[in-house]
Formats: sequence, C-alpha cells, structure tokens
Amino acid sequence: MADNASGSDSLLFLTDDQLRKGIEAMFFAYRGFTADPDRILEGMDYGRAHHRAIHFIHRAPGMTVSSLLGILGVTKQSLNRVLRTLFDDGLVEARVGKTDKRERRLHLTDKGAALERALSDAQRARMRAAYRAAGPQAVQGFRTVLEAMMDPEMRRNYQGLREDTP
Amino acid sequence: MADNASGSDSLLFLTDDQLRKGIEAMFFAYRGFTADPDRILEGMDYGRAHHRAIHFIHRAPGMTVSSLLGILGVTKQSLNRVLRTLFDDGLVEARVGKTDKRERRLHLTDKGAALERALSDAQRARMRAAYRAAGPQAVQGFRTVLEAMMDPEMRRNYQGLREDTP
DNA sequence: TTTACAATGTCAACAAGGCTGACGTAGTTG
DNA sequence: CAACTACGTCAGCCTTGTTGACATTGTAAA
Repeated sequence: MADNASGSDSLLFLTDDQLRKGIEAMFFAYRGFTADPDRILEGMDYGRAHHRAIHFIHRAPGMTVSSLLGILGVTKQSLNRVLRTLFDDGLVEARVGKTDKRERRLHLTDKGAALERALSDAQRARMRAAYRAAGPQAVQGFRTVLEAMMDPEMRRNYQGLREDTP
Repeated sequence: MADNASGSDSLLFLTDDQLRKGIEAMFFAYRGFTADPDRILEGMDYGRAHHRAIHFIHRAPGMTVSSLLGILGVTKQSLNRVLRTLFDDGLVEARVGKTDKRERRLHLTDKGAALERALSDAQRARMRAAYRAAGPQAVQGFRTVLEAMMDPEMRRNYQGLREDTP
C-alpha cells in the first residue's frame, strides 16, 4: 500500500476535518435511523427502550433477562420497567428456564412479533434505501467502520448473537 | 453495472439479514461513538445535550439560537435550559446581532473552547482509530451510507454548515 | 406610525428513561 | 446448610425531552 500524499491511499481521510465530518454524519444519520420507529411508537405508550427490547428478543428468542441486560447496557431496574409493560400488554412472555428454573427465557408473542415486524419493516426500508443508493462497496465500508468504532465488548455481542436456546 | 446474482454487484447486500446487521451495527457503534465524551462529561454537571450545543457552536461560531435549534431538532425550552447553564458557567457567550438586534450570536469562550477540545479530541481519537483500521475505501463507503440514511432536511444541515457571520 | 410578526427567554408541569441503593424470593451449588 | 445467582421491586433522583402560555424586544409592512 503506497502512502503517498496524493493517491487514494493517502492519509488525507484522517484529517481533523474529515473526522469531524464523520462525527456529524453519525449524529445526523442516527437521527434518521431512529426516526421511523419513533414515529410508529409515539402515542402508543412505548418508546425507543421498548423497541430495543423487542428487537433483541426477536433476534435471539429464549434469551435470558441477564443477557438482554448485557446487550442493552442498562440497569435491571430500567429494563424491568420496560419488560413489565411488555408482559402486561401481552407482547412478550417469559418461560421458566428448563435447566435453571431461576432464569426467565424471553419470547415474543404473536402480538409482539407483529409490532416487531412493523418497527423493523420501517427501519429496514430506510436502511435498504440507503444501501441501495450507496451500493455494495459502500455498504461493506460502512459496516467495517462501524464495527471498528464499537467497544470490543459490544463487538462480541454484535458478532456473536445467535438463537439462545441451550 | 452488472446485476448478476453471484458477483459483488449482486443484491445480496439487501437481504433482510444484511439489513438487520446494519441496524445492529448502528446501534452498537453509536454507543461507542458517544462513550468517550460521556465519560468526560459525567460528574461535571453536563450531559450529551451540552456536548451537542458546544460542538455546533464551535463548528459555526456566530450561529443564532434558532439555527442551532433547527440543527439540534429540540424545542427552545429544552435548548434554553442547556444554554443557560453554559452562559452561567462562562463556556458560551451571546453577542447581539449586528444587523438584527433580536438575534443572539453564539460563541465559545476560551473556557468553552477548552472543553470542546477535550470532548472532540476524545471522540476524534476513536473515529481516527476506526478510520485507520478500516482504510480510506471503507471510510468513503461509511460516509456515503450515513448520508443516504439522513432525513433530507438534515442532509442539508450536514452539507451546508459553515461559518455563520453575515 | 401603528400594527403585525419574528427572535428570544421564561415559568410551570409533565413524561421517558436513565441511575443508585436497598431488600426480598427462588433456585443452584459447594 | 451456606453462599451465591437470577430476578423482581420499592423509592428516589437526574437529564433531557415535551406542551402551553406569556413577556420582551426588535423588525417590517401597511
């Protein structure tokens, strides 16, 4: 790799100005990223926190409360406030763990799955439009940079999520 | 561009699974993105909202309250609570507009600029590490996708920010 | 010049969603 | 049995967002 100052392999992309642009891109893009689900949730007594819980329960059905806690990075009190409403409204159900009966394995109900679909359809539509506009090469780069930006611990969550049924 | 199903120009990158990975990448990366400034701010009576205000005032000195309002996308009451503490603590100063005396043109004081530097040094360090790990091509793709993900109105802010001194 | 509008600040009340600390109840395990 | 773990819960606090109403000052148009 030639590190000449004029080619595309130069380090010009590391200037403070380039970095600032990246920072602002993250800020503005994240707003867009959450805008559509937020619109769906608004007025139905749920918020972004409910969305996140629903997303990851859908993603890894049978997940325990404490692994969800680890992924979301919030306190159990905070998560519990959210989960309680989801239980009460019949969107999520907890099944007692088979081997360890202290665990509560989380699953979406049909109703919960329906909301998950509505939310993720909206979010995927935006993501799909962005991906399509940018093209496969850009998408590859996008994911590479984001992954490098995560805390290592979260990077493990990101890569390692899978169906959680022991 | 050949849209054959096997080459790198295929639309495989638009599968729901790929989109979900992008969604989770945004979620986890944004956490990393804000983690370092949050650590600096914590315990000094400021939060993310103060960081955002300081960032954009630094970015476009002389900016009016209402354009800051537009960029941040919050209510004036919410912004005012933040700005008030920044005035009181001598991090930001407001100068009456030259042509329109109703305007308050916002500037960082030396003290404010020092905090801005500390915050953005931390954030840039992470961004730089991610950029360096990913390489120029990836960075290009990263920015392209993020830009496509913004709301059009915010995209204008992102591209159009400049020194705001009429 | 009055009259309407614009830019800003402010008070009050409220909600979401974070946090800490303390405590309780089951179930597991050494 | 003792110690630890998984989970739930009460209480209280903080930041940051919201709405609605109202005041001040300056600009601009009729």
